[in-house]
Amino acid sequence: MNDVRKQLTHLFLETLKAYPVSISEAEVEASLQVPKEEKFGDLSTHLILKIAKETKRPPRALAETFSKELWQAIQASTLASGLEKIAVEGPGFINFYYTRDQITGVLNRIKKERADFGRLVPETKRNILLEFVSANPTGPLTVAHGRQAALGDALAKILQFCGHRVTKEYYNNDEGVQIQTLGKSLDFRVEEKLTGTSNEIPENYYRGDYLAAIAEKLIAEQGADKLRQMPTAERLALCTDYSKDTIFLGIQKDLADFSVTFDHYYSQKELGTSGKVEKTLQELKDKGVVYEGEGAVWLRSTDFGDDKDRVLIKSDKSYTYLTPDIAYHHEKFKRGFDEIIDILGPDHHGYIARLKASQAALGHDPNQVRVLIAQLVTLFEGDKQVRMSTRAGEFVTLRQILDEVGKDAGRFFFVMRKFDAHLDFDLALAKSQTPENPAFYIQYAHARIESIKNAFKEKTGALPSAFSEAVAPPILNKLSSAQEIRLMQLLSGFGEAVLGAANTLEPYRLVPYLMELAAAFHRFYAENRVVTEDDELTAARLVLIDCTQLVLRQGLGLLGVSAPLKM
RNA sequence: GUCCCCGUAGCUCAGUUGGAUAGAGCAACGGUUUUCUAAACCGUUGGCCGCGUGUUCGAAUCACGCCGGGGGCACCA
Repeated sequence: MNDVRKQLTHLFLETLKAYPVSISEAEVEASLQVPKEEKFGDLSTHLILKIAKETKRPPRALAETFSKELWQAIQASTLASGLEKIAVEGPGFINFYYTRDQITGVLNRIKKERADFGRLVPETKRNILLEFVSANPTGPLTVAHGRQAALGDALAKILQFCGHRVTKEYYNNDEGVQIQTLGKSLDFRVEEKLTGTSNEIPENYYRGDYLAAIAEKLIAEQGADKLRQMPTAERLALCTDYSKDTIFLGIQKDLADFSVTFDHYYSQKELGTSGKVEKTLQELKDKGVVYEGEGAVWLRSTDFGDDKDRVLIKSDKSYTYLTPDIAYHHEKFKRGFDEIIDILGPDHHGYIARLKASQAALGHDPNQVRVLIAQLVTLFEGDKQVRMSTRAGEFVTLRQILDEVGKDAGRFFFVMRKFDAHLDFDLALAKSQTPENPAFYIQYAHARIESIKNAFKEKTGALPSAFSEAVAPPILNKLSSAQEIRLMQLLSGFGEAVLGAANTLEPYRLVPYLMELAAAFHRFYAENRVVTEDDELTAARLVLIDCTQLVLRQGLGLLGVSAPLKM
């Protein structure tokens, strides 16, 4: 349908030449949209309303005249077979109605292109580094990380589908104050277990129960006596490495079970030892954007849009969190990426300006740095909010979500809302295998299609020959019910739905599309029997549902949700 | 105080580069199954699109000002 829009744009501009208006090709093309309501045709434009004023003519009358001229141009073009009619409706909208062949044409394209169907190649292919999760290895992943993981992985799939190159990266904060604290926290627990005492956990120590489990594991591996005799400093160092490594392995396991994979894990520690942090600092100094004051070293980030200058080196000579992160992002640019996307938690809101400013200070284009803030997740069990407090060391982990609601519903729920809006996650709903659960609703449509195909195979031994042809057969004109037409119209819109998600970096945009497609299928199913005595109609309908199944599977796949054959 | 996000049906939310009568799902009520999965479908009820002013032929959408909710504003990470 995309080329219909292109051709129509061309004819529109040609016809418009006789009018005293100037309007760009892009504007015309953008105005040609699939109307919200089916009754307004397959494609619609409100452009006449826009230009009516310029031509000093009443919009409706102008639209009438113009559409007649346009129709003549269409009749003389290759579009003639694709368009049934055009009509002026409302205050001056021009609506285009496709012919049956044009509408069923989508099935041909799906059969031909299969997994490539809907891939709209963008004007510029970007080389994108997508950093997400990047949780400190100081505790298990929480629901907040789960949302970021689901978002990041889905976004990567969507961008890749649209032809961009995406590298998924996890920045591991494997050194620094919080790692030191983690080591001390584990050492404290080990001490407790070795001596059998139970003391108040010091302020600022990590206090989650997972540390007690790690302490037990360490003691079991090393032996209690050996740990008792170990010099204090040595044992602390052991605890630090052990806790960090154990937790990080746990994080990777959680992610793997959530079907979230990374191309690279980037170690902050290695960044530090590589000398790149110092080199970046020197670059900043050379550019004259660094100064000393109050015993610290500052970045003049206010020159680059930040609302205050930022400390790079504290008065105790250690770096702030920002400093290695500047070097890290500098590296991303040097590695050749032309777009850098970070998905961060809501507590990093104030961080965006200084990160962008730092990259601008290094001479990079700050607009190439996109920071997406994934807002908070509030867990509900039905109406009841599930309370959590990180300070007390209690939080709901991603592992719990995986165990309770499973991967598919978990991933679907995490991405079903725009990332910058708060997410209410109803555990009871996600767990439920009922129609209220949108994930199941869509998956069910997919499974239902499979069972129809199986029913046919059982009855006749194999799918009809017309079905297995690469290009759908001419009998598609048998598809004429309102539900069938609607289904095909929606299938045509798949590419645009994905592109919309890619352009806005919002995976959730696929959700309403898939809901609508699933609903259209269920409606079709209720009104039209697929396997009938009419062999041609049966074959045509089998092609239709097979194409629907493929698009459902593709769409769910882009969200990281599986498409079961049986439910 | 300041910056960002949110405010649409009883609930959860779509719809926002301005367009046609503001849409779904859930909840409530009523109906549909001899036949491919009723985890489904159909129907009914339900709206000062937070409030106000402005811009416009046209505003849920844009601008400004309020009100309400959440979050960010470290020599923490």
